[in-house]
Amino acid sequence: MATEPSNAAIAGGADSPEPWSARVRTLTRLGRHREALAFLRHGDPSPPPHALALPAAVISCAKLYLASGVAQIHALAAKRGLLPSSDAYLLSALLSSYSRLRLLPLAHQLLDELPLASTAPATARTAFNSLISGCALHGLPAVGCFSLFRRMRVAAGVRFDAVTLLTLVPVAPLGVVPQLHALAARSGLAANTSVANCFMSVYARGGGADLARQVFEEMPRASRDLVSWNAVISAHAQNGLAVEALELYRRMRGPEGGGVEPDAVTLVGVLSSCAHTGARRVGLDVERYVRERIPGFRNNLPLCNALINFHARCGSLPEAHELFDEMPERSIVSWTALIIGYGMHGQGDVAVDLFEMMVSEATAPDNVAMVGLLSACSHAGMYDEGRKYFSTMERDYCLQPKLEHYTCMVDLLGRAGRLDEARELIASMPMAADGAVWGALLGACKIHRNVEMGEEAFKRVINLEPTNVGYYVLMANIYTDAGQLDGVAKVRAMMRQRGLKKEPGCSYVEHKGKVHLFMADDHSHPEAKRIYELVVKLERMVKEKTGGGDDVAEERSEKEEAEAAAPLVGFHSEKLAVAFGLLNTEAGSEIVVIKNLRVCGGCHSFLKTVSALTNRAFLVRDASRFHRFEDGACSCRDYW
DNA sequence: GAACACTAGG
Repeated sequence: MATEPSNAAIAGGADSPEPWSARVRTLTRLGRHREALAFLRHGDPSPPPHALALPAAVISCAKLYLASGVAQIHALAAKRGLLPSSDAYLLSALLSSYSRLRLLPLAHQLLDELPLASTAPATARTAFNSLISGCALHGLPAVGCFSLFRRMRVAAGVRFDAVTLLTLVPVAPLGVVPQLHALAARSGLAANTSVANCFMSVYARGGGADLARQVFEEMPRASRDLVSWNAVISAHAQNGLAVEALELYRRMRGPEGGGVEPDAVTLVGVLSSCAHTGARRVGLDVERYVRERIPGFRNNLPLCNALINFHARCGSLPEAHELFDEMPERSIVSWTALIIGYGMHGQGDVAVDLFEMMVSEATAPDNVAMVGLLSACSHAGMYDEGRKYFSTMERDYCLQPKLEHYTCMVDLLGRAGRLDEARELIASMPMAADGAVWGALLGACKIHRNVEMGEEAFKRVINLEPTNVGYYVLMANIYTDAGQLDGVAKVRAMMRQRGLKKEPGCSYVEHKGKVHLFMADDHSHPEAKRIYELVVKLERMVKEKTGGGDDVAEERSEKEEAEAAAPLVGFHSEKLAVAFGLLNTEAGSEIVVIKNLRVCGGCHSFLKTVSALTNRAFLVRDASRFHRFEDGACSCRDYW
């Protein structure tokens, strides 16, 4: 009968070189705590004093929540004279075990007995670190950790080390992190790679991507490891700085990375950033890397979810769904990513079906899933379903509607033209509406040309977010559509006065591994001349086909009419990007355009007609959703 | 020692 070597070593035999106390330690390390304790009980009780066995046994007792076992060993060790300070391992095992068992008085008693004058500094340091990390790891109040830290430095005069910081910093209240950082810098420990990495991730969690970045940039290149890159990339990805995250990833892969290979954690951050910016090429490269180089990625939930999210948001819904179907195990995040994806493609019915399927598989929706579902209903004009889910979320799923759900509902009602209902919903909110809620109402007023309510929403929203340019632009457009030029001038003056500039629209197309970026009226592309010629030609063809614009006149605002009358102004970026695509790709292939702002009404009807004229399909991702133009129609059915 | 999904709008 074959015996596994490790078992043989543990079981021990006449020929085993491992003393029994070392075997106890091995069993503890393997998590076989009951066996370890059984071994201790039946082992040779004679001296030497079990230097390895007793600390291991303490840990095994703590893992099994056997407080009496810890106490017994404690007593035994005291009798043998191993405590308080002659066995540093035992001391730290007892301290961390007492904190695990929440027997803090016993831990403090042990620490109080420590004769600091005659204890080696390293032992004292380990003792404090054990108790601090025990308190931190087991969710005991951070205050306790900090008073211990203070006692360690001030009362006991013991120097802290990197381990102290690595346990303390993650549980520190955000406000004191900079102070700890300064302390770390003064003691020279801030240069330690793990310590720097730790500060980066803590800053990131508190929204301080800039601080994490600063730590990273100040690290010498040679001391940056994979974790450093992961921490700084994730810091930006988590805080919505997708462009910066991708730039950091580029640096990591270049000479600056010094050959550090990304792992699953890196790629999760990168994929999330690709999903947000629409960086399809980078994301597809990452996907290939994942499939080739990350063995078992299908069992890595965050990684699979990040891939699903990437495909769903970058125009490959079928790929997203396929990955979802192939997952051995799914989480609420997997469902939510797919629901949001279908919502963005205007397929609210599929999003609702997925949601119901998720619920029927006993996955309870959370706030984020509800946001995804409600916004899917909103984009598909599913007024009744949206209302139903919103009104039952508390009863059916124990979820209290939060600001973001009200935002979705105001958007849903407003988009459907029920502005008064939307306004009433805001008035009925149990909390004060924030900028997003009023902004959604403002957006609805733009769609339905309601100057009066728009003015109210605008007043509210700029009170809450005075520097958010988008709202000024929306209000200006409402006035423009209504022909109230004095209103436009007023808003423009406010913007000027506050130093706000409209963010320019830009679109890009990927072609042969290169990104081709276009701004409105932008002539910097090498093929600009041909592109503009094509746009002008297409505009002429569109005008002919649509009978001089008669049948689209209803959809056009006066501003857009003005643009149509003078086609040489207002070359919106999506027109240029589509023209580039038409010039550079063969018939039959889909042209994918990613845009930072919403498609305007003029470009929307232009692209519909051009899709019919050229017999091509265009997939355009704008600020919040996809439009697929084909055969003269758009997948949004002109509801967006 | 680091990870996935979050509304609206320009």
